[in-house]
Amino acid sequence: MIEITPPVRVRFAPSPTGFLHIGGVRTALFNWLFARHYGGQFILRVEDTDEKRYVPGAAEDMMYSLRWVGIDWDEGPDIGGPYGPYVQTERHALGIYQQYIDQLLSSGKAYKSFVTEQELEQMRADAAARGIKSFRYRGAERDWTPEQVAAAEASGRPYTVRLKTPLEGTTSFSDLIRGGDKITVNNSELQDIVLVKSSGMPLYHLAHLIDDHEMRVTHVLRAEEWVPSAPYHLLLYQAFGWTPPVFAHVPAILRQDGKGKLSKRKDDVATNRFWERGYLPAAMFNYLALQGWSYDDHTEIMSRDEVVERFTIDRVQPSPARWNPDKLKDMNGIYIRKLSTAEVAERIMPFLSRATLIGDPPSGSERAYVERLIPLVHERLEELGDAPELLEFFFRDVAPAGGAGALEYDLALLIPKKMDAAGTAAALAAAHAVLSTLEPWTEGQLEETLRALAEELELKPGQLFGAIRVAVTGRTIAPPLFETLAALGKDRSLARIAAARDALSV
RNA sequence: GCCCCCAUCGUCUAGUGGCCCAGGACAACACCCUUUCAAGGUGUAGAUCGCGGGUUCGAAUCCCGCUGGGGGUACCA
Repeated sequence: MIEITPPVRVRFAPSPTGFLHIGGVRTALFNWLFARHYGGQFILRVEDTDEKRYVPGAAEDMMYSLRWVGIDWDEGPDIGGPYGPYVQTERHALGIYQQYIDQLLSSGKAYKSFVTEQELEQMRADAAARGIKSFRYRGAERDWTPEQVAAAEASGRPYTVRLKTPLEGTTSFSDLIRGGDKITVNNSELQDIVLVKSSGMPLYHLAHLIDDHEMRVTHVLRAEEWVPSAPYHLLLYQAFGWTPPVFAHVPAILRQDGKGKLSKRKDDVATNRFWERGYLPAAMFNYLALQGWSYDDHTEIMSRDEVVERFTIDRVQPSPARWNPDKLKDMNGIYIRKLSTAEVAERIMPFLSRATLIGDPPSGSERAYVERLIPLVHERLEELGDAPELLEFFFRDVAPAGGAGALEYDLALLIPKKMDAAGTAAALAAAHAVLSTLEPWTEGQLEETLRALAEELELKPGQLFGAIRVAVTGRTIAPPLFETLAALGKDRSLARIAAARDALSV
């Protein structure tokens, strides 16, 4: 059992380079869960030190995604907090990082490096040409005298600030998730990483660490791809004389085919794609919580509060999970089925509006009609976005191919197994006749009448009902027939049956 | 190449030395229910716990090696 001692302050610090994919949401979620379970604070910070990859609006988009799954923050760019600002470029503009850079430089823990990117590139190429396996840059400037540095600076040459990493010895750190032994690397494997670009902008390694320190972050839960750079961070904490936070590297979420981690380009995993398709936040929350964490050997469906109560870091496992959209979809279906009719109607309306099946906003009668239709499709929905397709025939005309309907269907679909066109036409004619005098037009009456008719015609119920289903919906797979007829109304039902009968009779 | 991390059914996982010839869920398949499709119910199949060595009376569980997968190796994060 891992003891977590308060205070607990964690953060999620995305880089605004595009949309947030579900892997990022999962990392954020574990941080949030950790903070909520152990009674700490969850901080959101924007790490936008990479000017080249910066995408305007991405930070806002990410915040929207986070809130959508139900992750809120105690301190952040939009709400502020005691250690703001929470955007790195703003902090840089305020000069927050400079004093720390000076401190590193004057204590000899870092040095100014005057090699250019081009020179570096050349050195790498040369090294590769000579068959050198790994190129680790440690500049000659690390041993320069103050005079040499001053001279280079006086000539106006741009420089970066690099960490002066030890040549010998080892650096190690422990990890809450990768328990057991510490992770240790030989310092000889390290290189003098760049801390500050020639533009004066600090890089992630430096900026995040200063921010974490100033923001009193106690536990760093981040994706496992950061494990290799953790030694640099340890060295930096040592250089500053600060106590490092506790680390916990959460497992990655791999692509569905297992070939590599999720990629924004290759995989359809942008968080917004999920609300666009009609996923419920609760389902996404529940699914993501189970990617790398579990409660026991059988509990899967859990509310937000239950997960918060049960989430402990020792049940987070170190091995990577694989993106499994089928499982998410199944869970989404479970959560949709838990919703009331009114709730489903409310959530489905925007999809129907977008498909121009109803107005935007819907009229009062449209709203009422949609609510009337929900029970027919409620348990058949796995994605709310499927609703327009499932309900389309209630809003558009349906007719056999060649007819006048907006939704046309193949005549052959009309003919049930072991029947022919003439027989089907006769059955539909009989159905039309008996239904045209039916009062009241209710589900119960419809069922009673049509069952009696099937018996009278010596047809199996499925044969008769199948033909009527296609006539009325234009498809073989549809909601239950009697409910459909009742919801569609007498006039429209009869007109469609007549059209089918006539088409088959020609 | 080098460094680091990881390793239980196709997938997500339970399992921390005997309760496991390995449990649950998704997916698959079959049957039941049934007017189609779902939902629901029942069941089947699917993992010699990656491989090989140890330690132990006893190992999926501990140790070592190998293999495989992933990640890192930027003036990206």
